[in-house]
Amino acid sequence: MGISERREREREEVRRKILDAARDLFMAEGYERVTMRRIADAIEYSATTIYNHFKDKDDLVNALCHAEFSELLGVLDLRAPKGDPVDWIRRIGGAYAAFGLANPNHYRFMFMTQIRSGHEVSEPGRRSFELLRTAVARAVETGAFVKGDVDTMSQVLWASIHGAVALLITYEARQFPGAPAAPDLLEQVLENGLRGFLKRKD
Amino acid sequence: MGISERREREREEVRRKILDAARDLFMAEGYERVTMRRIADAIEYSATTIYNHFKDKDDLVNALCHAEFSELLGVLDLRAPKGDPVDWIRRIGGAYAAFGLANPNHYRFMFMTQIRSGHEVSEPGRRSFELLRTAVARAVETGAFVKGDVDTMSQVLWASIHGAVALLITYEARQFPGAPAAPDLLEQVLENGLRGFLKRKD
DNA sequence: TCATACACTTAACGTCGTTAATAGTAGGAA
DNA sequence: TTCCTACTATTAACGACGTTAAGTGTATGA
Repeated sequence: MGISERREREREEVRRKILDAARDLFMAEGYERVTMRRIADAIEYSATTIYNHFKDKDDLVNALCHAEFSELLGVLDLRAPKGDPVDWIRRIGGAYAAFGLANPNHYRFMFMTQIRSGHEVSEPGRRSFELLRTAVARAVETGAFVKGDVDTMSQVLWASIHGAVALLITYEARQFPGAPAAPDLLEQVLENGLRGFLKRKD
Repeated sequence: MGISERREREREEVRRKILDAARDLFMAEGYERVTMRRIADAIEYSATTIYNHFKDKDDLVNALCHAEFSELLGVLDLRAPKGDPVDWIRRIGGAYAAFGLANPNHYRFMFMTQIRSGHEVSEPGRRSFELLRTAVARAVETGAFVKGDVDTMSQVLWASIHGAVALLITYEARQFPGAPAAPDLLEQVLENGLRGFLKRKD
């Protein structure tokens, strides 16, 4: 009864082709420029075939971003907890921001686009936040951070980093209002956010 | 020779109608849902008439946002410099964030959408950053803030506030990854950003 | 009285996401 | 072998979009 397995494999193969073609277009040109017809052209299928594998365009792009962001999560989970929890937060924030800068279209779709009603917030998004939350909790436990609501503190740090990433992928350095973006803006934002929570050493 | 003046007035009148109708749709339903045809229907003109007054859809929405954000700037400029510069920053940040929450579609278009190449960054955007920059410079001068690059410090504060606003208008409170958004997230982000720059009082 | 300038309209083009109807094909049952 | 069933993929089309081309009508100034 290997037939249904082969069928499944063939189906997966087409799905993979669609995702690969879509990802190429998406990374190079962004959400609006990825069209069902262009994807279809690239893989030499008709556009309607895509609907055999994905509910609609959003579903396809969602699958795309989910897969990519999950890879980041894998990386994050590996270099885990031991040592200074504040350094751990630095690594999480740095990796998160690096993902955003390297994949601006993914980042934009996942974190800067309103969730269509009915859709849940993405699982990887939730998991990455929980990772940060764990690190912040550790920093509070060890006394590196002042006492405070861990959820709120995590959100504050996340919002700060998110703001820097969002600005950097929205404006080119020279387009920044007022002055070109500081080359180390990300690091500065992260450090300033941490500094606000660090317990004074004296 | 009042004729050309009257003509000009009539022209302005139509332009104003277009902007009003577009703003209603834009505020209620966002960029993509504002269509040239719906605007035209609302004011009982044909869609092509809009092109007599605006180069294209982007030009129209730009004019829209520019006008609205300029009002915020007016408010900001009034309650100006005297007193604690850190409090001044608080007021600027608070007003900026309030504008974003009250006008999420404006905010999204102005600060979360890539600038079409050729377009400049908006004048009001630049002016509001420079206002913040002035306040930060004052805080450094008076010794409330630690010494540092004023441009970078301003960008750090801007990025932090922007991140909070962006998250709040992208996710509903209950959609926040991990935990519902803290009700005072904006204030917490701003205060934490300031705390990172405050000179220790001892 | 006529030509010009201008606001405005209708019709159309090319694009998009998406759906309906249909064809083709491979597998299992008789 | 012959027929039915499932399923994949295709063609054609729908309605909507931003935008442009071509043409109409009207008030102005000569």
